This record gives sequence, C-alpha cells and structure tokens, in this order.
Amino acid sequence: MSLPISTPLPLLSGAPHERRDAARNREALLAAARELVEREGACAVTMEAVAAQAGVGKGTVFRRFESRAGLMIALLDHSESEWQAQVLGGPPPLGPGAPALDRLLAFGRSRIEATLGQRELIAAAGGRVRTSGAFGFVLMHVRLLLAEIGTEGDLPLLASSLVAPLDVTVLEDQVLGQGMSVDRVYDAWADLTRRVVRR
Amino acid sequence: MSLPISTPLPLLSGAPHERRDAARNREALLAAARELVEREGACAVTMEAVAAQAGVGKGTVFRRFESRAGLMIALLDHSESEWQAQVLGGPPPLGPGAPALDRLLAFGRSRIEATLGQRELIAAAGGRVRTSGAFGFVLMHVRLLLAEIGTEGDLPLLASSLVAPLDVTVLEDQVLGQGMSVDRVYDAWADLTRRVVRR
DNA sequence: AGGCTAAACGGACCATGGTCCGGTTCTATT
DNA sequence: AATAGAACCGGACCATGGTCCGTTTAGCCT
Repeated sequence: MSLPISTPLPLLSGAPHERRDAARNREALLAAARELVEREGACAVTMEAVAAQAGVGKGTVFRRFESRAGLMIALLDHSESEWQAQVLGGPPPLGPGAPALDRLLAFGRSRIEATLGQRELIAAAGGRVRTSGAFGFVLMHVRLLLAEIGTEGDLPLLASSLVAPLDVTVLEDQVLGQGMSVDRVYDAWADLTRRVVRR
Repeated sequence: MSLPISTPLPLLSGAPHERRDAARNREALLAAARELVEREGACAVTMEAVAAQAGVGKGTVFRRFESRAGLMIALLDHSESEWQAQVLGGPPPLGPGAPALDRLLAFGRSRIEATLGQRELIAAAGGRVRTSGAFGFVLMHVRLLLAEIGTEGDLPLLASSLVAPLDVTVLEDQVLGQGMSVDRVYDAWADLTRRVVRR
C-alpha cells in the first residue's frame, strides 16, 4: 500500500494517461476529420471515412471520440478555446476591461458569428453541445456579467434565457431559413438583453 | 379548356385527394405508432416496428410520413391541435378574454407543461418541429400578444427570443438534467417576459 | 363491365452510426 | 531483458433510417 512517489500527479492534464499510440491515433483522426470537413463539408465526415483517411479501424474512432457528436465537439474544441481566450484575455469590449454591459453585447455579437461560422459542425454535434464544457463556459460567462451589471433575479436561468436564442437551430432558421440579416438578429438580441438588464 | 363543373373544389380539405386505401393505412399506422409509444415508449417506435404492427410494408410508412421525424410530428398533431384550441377559444387566461400579459404568462406555463409532457415525441421529432405548423402558430401567438401589449421593437425576433428558452432541449436540460423545478423555470420565464414587455 | 392510369404497395437494398471480441502492443515492474 | 496485463486495435457484425423499383390496386372514363 505504498504510494510510489515518482508517479506524477495528474495535475490538470486532461487525459489521465493516454498511451502514446492512442494519442498518435487521436491526432491522426482529428487531422483526417479536419481535412475531410474542409474538402467536402461536415456532412461528408462519416466515421468510416475518417477511419479510412487516418488509416485506422472504425472501432478506434469510436473508442477515441465515443460518437459522431463527440468527434464534432473535439473538432470544435480548437476554435472554441481560441474564442474563450478572447473572452477571458482578449481586447475589450469582448475581453475584460470594458463595462459589463458592453462586454455582454460584444459577447452576443461574437457568439452569433462564431456559431454561424461553425454551424455545420455544431449542428452535427447535435444536442451534445449542451453537455460540453464550452457550453458551460458560455452560460457561466453570461451569468457573471449579469451579476456584475447588478441584474437581479434567477441568474442561472436568466443567463440560459439569453443564450437560448443564440442556439444554432434558432439562428440557422432565422438567417438561412427566413433570410434575416445577421445585423438584424444581433440588434434584436441586444434589445432583448438591454431589456433584461434594465434596472 | 372547359372547367368540369362537377369537380368539387378542394376547399380546405388538407389532403388534396388521398386514395381510400392510403387513408386507411395512414390511420392504421398512426394507431400502431400510438400503441407502440404507450406500450414501450417513444424510442421503441422504429419504422419497421410500426410497419409490422400496422401490417404494411416499411416503404408505406415512409411514403405517408416522409421520415421518422414526420411520423412523430403527426403523432403530436392531436395534442397540439387540442392545445391550440385552448389558446384560441378556451377559458382565460390562456384563451381570449384576459389581458394580453396574463395570456402571455399563461401561455408560457402551459407551453412548459405541454412540452415536458410530450418531451419524448418532441425530442424524437428533432429540429423538424421548427418547420411544423404548430411551431409557427406558437410564434405567431406570442407575436400577436406582444403587439397587443404594446411592446415595441422587432416583434418577430422578440417573440422568437421568448420562445427559444421553452425549447425541449433547454427544458429537459434544466428540469431533468439540473433538477430544477418546473415552478422555478416558469418563474424565471415569467420574469424574463415581464422585463421584455415592460414599457 | 372493362380498361386505363396514376397512385400506392412491399420488401429487398443501401448507408451509416454504434457494438463486440479475439488478437496485438505498449509500458510499468522486476 | 523478460514478463504480465492493461490498454488498444481492427474490422466483422448489428440496428435502423431511408431509397428504389417492379407489381398491385383504386378510381375514373367510356
């Protein structure tokens, strides 16, 4: 029952010990998927195609990413991290340093654009986005900004209500389906937000 | 170029001439699906199972309902119509006769409950609900109420923003996932709504 | 009634997400 | 270096949504 002192603590490393070949395959698969997505669009990203392109078996894809939705989320991870970095440490008004309301409005604009920009992947990820860390971050961010503004009420749910209209399905319907302009959608969201935070 | 005077106008009959066997099969399929859904839950409603239960070929199910989502929407049609009737002609405050704000709040409560009550079917219908007539009705109703209240702004989008947080995926996550009570979710929505309409 | 045509039918067939398990390979331990 | 066993791999296999097309049938017209 002795603790081997040489074992490095997991610290914050995401994967709690992934074998080297496994890690290599993960990278190969991500690269393959990225290539497929840019060459033929997200809907061409079939699990078998990714496996073939990466030169591994289909089972491996599933072991690494659990499901198609999981793979999509992994693909989104990069851009999502970048976006989070902008929010957390980028220039105002999206990043810190601006008044909270300005940050909130900038957040909305940025989210609309980011979501529409990646709509294929996000849609392909389906409902699973909700359980992804990225989504939690968004919710938390809005909630904190609302608190900073001094908004009263059930902040978690209020935040959720502000985020809900930014869902891919909603935006796709409005912009692609109904032909509304992004500006108009954003203006309406900003209006909504101002009404919500107005004291 | 003579108009045959004996041809009855289509009037408002939904199906523009469905053959009798086709109509019979549609009913049989709906009945089969309903039985399956109540006996084993919505996820047991597989297209082949429905076909078998109704005693027809699989192709028929697809010809009648286009897709699994279409079948689900057809299954929802009944309860949806009933709900619309309540809104259009039922007792206040959900139905006409109450102040518009009261009607709006009653709408929210009712929608939350209806949605959660049918969550399995709605979820199984997927994004297709958005294009169903029922969804359009909801949007229109909220929009009209907002107008009646005298709310200013981009009413179509404001309505959409109020409806978005009532989406199945959102409600499921909050109530089932996070364990929030329906009352709490409703209170937050009512709060949101009051802020939006507040002049 | 008989015949003609558009519509409906059925079920084989395909594509794809997801599961499983026997065999292989990495890595820690001695 | 040898060893043990956990982790990983591949690809056959399954389930199910969706398509297709040769065959059947309802409904109309003469």
